[in-house]
Amino acid sequence: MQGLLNDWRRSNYAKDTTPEIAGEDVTIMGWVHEIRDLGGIIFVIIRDVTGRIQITAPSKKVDAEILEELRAFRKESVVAVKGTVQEAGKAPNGVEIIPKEIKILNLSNQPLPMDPTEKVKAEIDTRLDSRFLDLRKENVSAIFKIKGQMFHTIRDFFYENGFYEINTPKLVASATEGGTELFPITYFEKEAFLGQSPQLYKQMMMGSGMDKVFEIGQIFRAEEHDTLRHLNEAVSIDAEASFMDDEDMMKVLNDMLVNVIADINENCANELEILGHELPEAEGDFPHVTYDEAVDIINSKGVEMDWGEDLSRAAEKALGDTMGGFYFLTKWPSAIKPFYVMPFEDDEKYAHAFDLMYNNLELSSGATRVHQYDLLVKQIEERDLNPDGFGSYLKAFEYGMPPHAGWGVGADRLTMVLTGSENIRECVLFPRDRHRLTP
RNA sequence: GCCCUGGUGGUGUAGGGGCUAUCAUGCGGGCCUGUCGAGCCCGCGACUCGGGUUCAAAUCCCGGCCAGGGCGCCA
Repeated sequence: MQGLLNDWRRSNYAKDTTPEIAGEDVTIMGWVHEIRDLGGIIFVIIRDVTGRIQITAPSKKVDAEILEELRAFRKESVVAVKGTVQEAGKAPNGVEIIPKEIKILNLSNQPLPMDPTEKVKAEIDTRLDSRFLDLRKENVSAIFKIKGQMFHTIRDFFYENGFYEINTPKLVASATEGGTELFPITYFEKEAFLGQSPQLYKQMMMGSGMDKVFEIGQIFRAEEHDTLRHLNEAVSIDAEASFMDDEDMMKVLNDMLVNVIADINENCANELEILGHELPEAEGDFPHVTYDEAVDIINSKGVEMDWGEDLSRAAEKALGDTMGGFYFLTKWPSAIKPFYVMPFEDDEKYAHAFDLMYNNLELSSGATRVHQYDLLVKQIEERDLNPDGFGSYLKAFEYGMPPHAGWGVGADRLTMVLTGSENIRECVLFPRDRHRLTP
């Protein structure tokens, strides 16, 4: 059978094959990026996860059999090459490999559905249809290497600060929370829905005594939105902590993002360079602006907005132009916030709620939560929801629920900021939007 | 869901009632010993779908589907 590894194993990645090891024999494995057959000499560029390396086969130095095998290569096939490293000033990273033995591990079909070398650009729709090929481009995989570092730092940060990682159900019974549309599914003989948020579950966890929890997981929203910053399946980074309020949790979020920015600068310099992206400044405390101040700013920019309204797209842009960078938008009107958000004690038309913005993009929403059963029921009723639909949630508030606060961050939107992407689809491997359900 | 724009080889495009439908890249074949956007020669490959107008539709009209941009929706 062709294409098996047998006793072949990769000895070096492309980036580890440097002039310092000239003279050594190595085994390279990867994809055929380019083939340049000049007749008497053949150049093949092999690409792996770390970069590219050149195979050089001069007809005077290598067997005719090797030349034949190289000519059988097709672009994007998976191959393994054993050969000797040779210093070569003219080659891509200062070295080339003179091949001694070759294996084709899997031949690629032709023509390719898109061009991974990007000589001819492809549209995002074409790219997503062949996402595995698209990801072979270093400026695409760089986004996901940065996103991975982001999750790594966030997990480290939570663990170091005493948060327990939890998993809550994504199959839920209730469609009574109001707000966003849910995806209905069939759950045996019952109707069920895909979870829009872990909100109610992480609050119930506050009644468990575990104090501080976080979850990184998928959320589903059945809205027919069609924008560069909405998807129907997204990843949410959710945190909830007992004996803390909105101010405390803004501090947690602020510190977390400072860590994320620092770690990506430190560990993803190469990816940032590939993307030509500079991370935003993030040190110390982000500015805070109240909702009342924001309304004034927005109106002063000539964008009409009444007190009590949510921000329109134009309002977000006007505010983003003035504020710039990361900033917290605080002290929202209670009426446009969900039932579980704590009103101010002295003026209940305001809520202990905040959004974290980056320019005109909303990254996070958070709040001090209502922990008193009676107030919670009252707020549910005020929003024309039925408390009966919240039975198992409300039960947790009857037997010792501590004061608590929390937030949720859109992980894919945060990735847009960290990678300089204009389209959220760029930041999700296999995005789910209004029209796309495959791959 | 609304508004605007568009849909032409595998990919990215030009054209815009009648000529063999343009170009690049790609793919196949040939030449070529230092390529690195290799070069040169030959060849292959396309008008989103349905209906209408017309002697004639890729082109004009209507509708569907899909895409791009903007907005709305998004506790």
